Amino acid sequence: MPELPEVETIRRDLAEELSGRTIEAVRVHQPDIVLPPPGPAAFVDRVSGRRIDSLDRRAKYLLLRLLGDELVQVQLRMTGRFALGTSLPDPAEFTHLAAEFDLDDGRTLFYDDTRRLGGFRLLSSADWASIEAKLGPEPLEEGFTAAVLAAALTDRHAPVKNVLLDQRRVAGLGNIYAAEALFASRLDPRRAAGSLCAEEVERLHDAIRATLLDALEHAGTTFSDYLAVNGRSGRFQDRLQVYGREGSPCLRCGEPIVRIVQAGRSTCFCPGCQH
DNA sequence: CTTGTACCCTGACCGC
DNA sequence: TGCGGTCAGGGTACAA
Repeated sequence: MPELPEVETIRRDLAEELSGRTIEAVRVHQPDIVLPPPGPAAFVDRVSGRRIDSLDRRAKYLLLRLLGDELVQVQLRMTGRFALGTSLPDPAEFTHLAAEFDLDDGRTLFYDDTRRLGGFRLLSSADWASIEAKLGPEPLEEGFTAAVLAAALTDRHAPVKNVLLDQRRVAGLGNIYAAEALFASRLDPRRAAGSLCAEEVERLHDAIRATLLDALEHAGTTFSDYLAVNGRSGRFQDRLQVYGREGSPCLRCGEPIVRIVQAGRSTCFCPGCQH
């Protein structure tokens, strides 16, 4: 379940190792993880021999920028994982190998994806620009002010939790950190997004940033599937305040945490102190 | 335009 | 011990 902190952790793990390296060969074992266009065979053909200029992240996408006007967009979705080395470091953790990228330093970048919901896409800069333009602001960048968040929420009748998950409104939040940020700001996830007053938006803004920064410092959350590069676990799961705590007492007021379903996703919150 | 729902996929888990 | 049903959720497609 990689969200912004998990994808950013992976980007940091890989950036120094991959920048400047040439991809000498590509093997795709699970064709459905390559999203067309161009299709798996053409993907292999067009990525082989290319040099990686740099690694970026936008929302939950990892971007391998290639020399020449193209990039590989990676979506990990639920179970995508990377390993880097001359062989798989922990074969027990990589039992659904989906693709391999041989590098010019003798190492291979392994991609494993149990459920194959994730995948790769080769995009031109122009195609990426049109996708990128539809994404909301990056919550950890300077430009993400309380006013920017207010603009994303205003006039929305949908529950604030749903709006936080909408990547067109705010980029990078997923189910775990949306729930955590709402708990930290003491806001009921069922509230209509547009009903938040300025002070509440400010609280939510501060909570989103603080939660994501804290998670990033702890290399993300390993709840069930996520692992950073080479099987490294995150440590933020020990710091979760509400996510996955249904029935347990609220760490702030002692009321039992409840779980509801919003937009087909579970939301954990405390009815005692989130209003 | 907004909002809600189904779907993709596998493995873990639960009740019987 | 096995077996069917449910759930996990990111992103997208599509319907209302």
